[in-house]
Amino acid sequence: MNIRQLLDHHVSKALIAAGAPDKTPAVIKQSNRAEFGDYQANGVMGAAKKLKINPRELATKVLENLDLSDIAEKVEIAGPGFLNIHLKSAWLAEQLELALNSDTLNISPATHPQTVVIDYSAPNLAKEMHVGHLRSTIIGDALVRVLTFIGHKVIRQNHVGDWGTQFGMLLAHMNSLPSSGEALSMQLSDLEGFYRTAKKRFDDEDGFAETARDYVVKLQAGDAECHALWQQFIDISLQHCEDIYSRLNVLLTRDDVMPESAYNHDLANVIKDLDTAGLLTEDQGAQCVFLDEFKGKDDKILPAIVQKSDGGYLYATTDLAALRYRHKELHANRVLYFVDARQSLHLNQVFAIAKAAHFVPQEMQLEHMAFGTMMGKDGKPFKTRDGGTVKLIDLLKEAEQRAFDLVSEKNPDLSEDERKKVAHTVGIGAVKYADLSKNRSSDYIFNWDTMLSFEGNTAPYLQYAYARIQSIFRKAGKIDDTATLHLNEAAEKQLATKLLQLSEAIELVVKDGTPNILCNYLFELAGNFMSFYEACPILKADDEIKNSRLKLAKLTAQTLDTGLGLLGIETLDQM
RNA sequence: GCGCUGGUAGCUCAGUUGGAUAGAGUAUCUGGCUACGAACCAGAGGGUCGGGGGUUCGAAUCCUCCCCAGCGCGCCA
Repeated sequence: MNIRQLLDHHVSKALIAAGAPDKTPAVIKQSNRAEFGDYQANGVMGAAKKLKINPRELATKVLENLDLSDIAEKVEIAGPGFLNIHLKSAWLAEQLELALNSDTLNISPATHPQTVVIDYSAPNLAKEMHVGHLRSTIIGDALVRVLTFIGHKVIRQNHVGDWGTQFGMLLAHMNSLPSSGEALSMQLSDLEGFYRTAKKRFDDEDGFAETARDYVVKLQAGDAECHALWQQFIDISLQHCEDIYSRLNVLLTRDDVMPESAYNHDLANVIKDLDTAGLLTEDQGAQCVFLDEFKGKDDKILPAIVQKSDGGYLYATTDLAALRYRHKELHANRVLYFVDARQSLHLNQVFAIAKAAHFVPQEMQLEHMAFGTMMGKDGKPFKTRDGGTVKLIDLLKEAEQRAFDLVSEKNPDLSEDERKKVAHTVGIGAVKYADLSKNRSSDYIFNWDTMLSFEGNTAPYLQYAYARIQSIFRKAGKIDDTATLHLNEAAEKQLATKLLQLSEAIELVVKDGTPNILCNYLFELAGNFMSFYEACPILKADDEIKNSRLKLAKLTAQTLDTGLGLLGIETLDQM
């Protein structure tokens, strides 16, 4: 059940019955002030303008054709032609009962289930994951959960970077070390340091660069020994990623890994097929695709290079092969790319080429869910003091440590094991929420303290609301599920209405790939609960009211747990 | 030069096909724990929505010009 959609349906029908043309939008919104009701319909004014009639007269006609008597206690015309809809408490209570008795909180599944491929995380295996990988990993994972929840078939794709010239350097360094097996594994436990050392040798050491290039050639030629070395490196590096995913409570596993190298065999075909489609142009020795839509104002067309003059392929080629695979093998209707905004031109070129070459059908939805670059406090691209990046693992450890210190202070009675568990859940939740709650497609500023804050609009605030409810239940004993819901107090009605709006938040997240909408919803829900908690005593109320309020609390807990779950954030009974 | 993204309170950010008095968090100030958990609640102050012009009953939102910032624009990914 989705209140906005329900009202939209009724008001649209009434608009048409009142003389508005077909498909006139009702423009239903949640009212931002209590005096304007719970919802408002703003479509009358737009329709009146088109019909060139007085909006208030049209509003009157719409009201004559609008029967919301089951849902609303009153519908008023206000201002230049707003329709203010005040929902009926009894109807809200009925809907709450339906949600309480449903495994999915009575949220309607998608009317047209799709197969959706989600391309996210995609670290470069040559190095360790750093804080810049957080957005793609966390936001992509939230979309996986939300789309799955409403009934889409979701296929995760971790397009990791496991190929390219830098691996020659790493393998050359790796093979020159005396150790192997477990000892080597130890060396690679600091992948970042390993990379830096190899890079330094590549830059400084005589002959090393040549050795590195030899390794690239051998690797690409399929040399068995070299391939085994490479495989060993990749396995260790992937294990690093999996440790992070597990700690972050991210769904990605090794089964979701579809590395760049998996498309190697198809790259020559991509070029051949582009040629057959008549899209290939040789320019300065390189194979390019020129599409009119990527023309600058000076009429110079921007090329997309798909094969270098030396015959080598580029990431555009790989992305085209991947896109074709996602259509032919995975049968995707929609593909979401959670990728840095800097790759916007590149991805749009790839999408356009794939469609022009008929690698994928025209109606396939290809969407770049872009996000900005991480900046330091000075507004410049983020770097540590020594010019490196902050390792993701270090951020997570710091988050858990700070959470541990806090829980030890707030709740010293918990055992150390319990405090560690709480610290993990709260610390990771805070980090994830800090990133999920921002919609910015622009750059964002990395800040330890805001990232690790436990107050205000943060995951711990939501987890705290949940833990408070669990505490009430521990004291309340058994709940009478047959009790009637009463929504007498303003705080009760406000909480009730908010509880029924999760579906509207999900609707927007699914459409735009913006989990911050869900964060915002959950923050408002928790806030409404906190106000209700202060204004309406639960355990001290008379039985009838007590049971009613316990049911409200129960549904709040379920909604918080479900909503946070969709963000990949866990709840706790105590914290 | 061209293009993409952004500019909203001291700071970090919301703002749903244009709607009513632009909202949160944080910081500052005031009040609230012998209380169902104070990681909280109630309240106060804080705004030329980068600037000009335009479209209309109505613009942070749409159009246009300008300023500022980040990024991208042929053989890295």
